[in-house]
Amino acid sequence: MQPGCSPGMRLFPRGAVLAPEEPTCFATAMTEPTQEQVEQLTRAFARFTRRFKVADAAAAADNALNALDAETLVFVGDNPGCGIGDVARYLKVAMTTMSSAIDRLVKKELIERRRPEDDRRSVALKATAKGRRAIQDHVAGYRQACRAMLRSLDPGEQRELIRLSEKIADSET
Amino acid sequence: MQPGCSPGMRLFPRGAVLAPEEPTCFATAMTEPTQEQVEQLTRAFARFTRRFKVADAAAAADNALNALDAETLVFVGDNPGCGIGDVARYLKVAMTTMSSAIDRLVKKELIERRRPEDDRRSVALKATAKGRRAIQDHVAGYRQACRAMLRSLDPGEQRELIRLSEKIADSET
DNA sequence: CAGGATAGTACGAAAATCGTAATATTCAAG
DNA sequence: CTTGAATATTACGATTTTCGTACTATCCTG
Repeated sequence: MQPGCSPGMRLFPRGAVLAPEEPTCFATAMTEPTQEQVEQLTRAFARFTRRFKVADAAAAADNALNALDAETLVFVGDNPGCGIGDVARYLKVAMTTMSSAIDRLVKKELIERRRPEDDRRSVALKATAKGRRAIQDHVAGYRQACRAMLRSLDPGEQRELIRLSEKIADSET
Repeated sequence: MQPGCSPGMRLFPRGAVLAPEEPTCFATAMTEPTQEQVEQLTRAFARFTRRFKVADAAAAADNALNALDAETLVFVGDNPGCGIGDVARYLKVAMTTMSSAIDRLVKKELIERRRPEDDRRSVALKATAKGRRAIQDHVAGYRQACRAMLRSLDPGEQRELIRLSEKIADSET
């Protein structure tokens, strides 16, 4: 996702929801994990998720942004020039809900609306300087959690965790 | 956290919030990760989190449980006999908010209240059979996401990811 | 230009969260 | 035993958030 997405080009087309498919048993090149392995990872990740939430709560206490507004702000920061529909589709909320969220963020001077000349139906969203600072604060919570994770590993394991995380994140499906 | 927590013993005492401490530079046995490593992991985990959210949304569409109610149900399922205050402290919401959430879940017959004889101020919560089924469905979404993660790795990497995840989850701090 | 599609907003209803106050119960002195 | 503080929860009302429907404005296509 490059910054400065051109308006008119849709970031998240309507049908692009990644549907979780059932574990059908067709043979692939990769080895299917065992049920026990899946359970182990599920349990471990539940604790990760909880730790992330703590970071979220701490960040929210600072600038009084609710979860949707914070996620919206981060998305707009990553995708300057995007429209309200783009954010709504990405975060899977109703268009009107996103419109309200944008209202709140504009009122707090964290993002700004602009009418592009080439398509005057849409609005182009952009984080303000104040908004970018707020994003930094918000992301800092996540970064803190990630740092804590890495701290409990020794150097070789740290590198390995990063490598595996990127491999998973970059994999299709 | 053992199942069947005895009432009167508090699961989450008031002061027990794990405060995220600043990255002060005191020397430890473990190697402090570099800023770049932290950033890499943060980026990768942002995508993990998003994938988990998709699973959440899919599960929510089925039985029409909002995020708080779902988390509440899972917690009660893991901690039968717990009280409303326990859940409220764990999920960091106001007592009255949790009371409302419990109301909704009781109305849907997913959990049940009971007045323990030894402390008749409190209520003991427990998931019903229907509730346990709903938990299974909810957890299945998470499991599905974990399975997808493991699928993009080869067998050795799968084992290593599980090992590292457990090491981090089991580490103090 | 007409008709339809697209992007967003206005408005009102429904739902959720939360703070304050009230109720019921337990506990600890005196 | 009684009084008063502490604890666990609920009742109630205010505020905020989400969302569906209807509406406006603009673009596109023939």
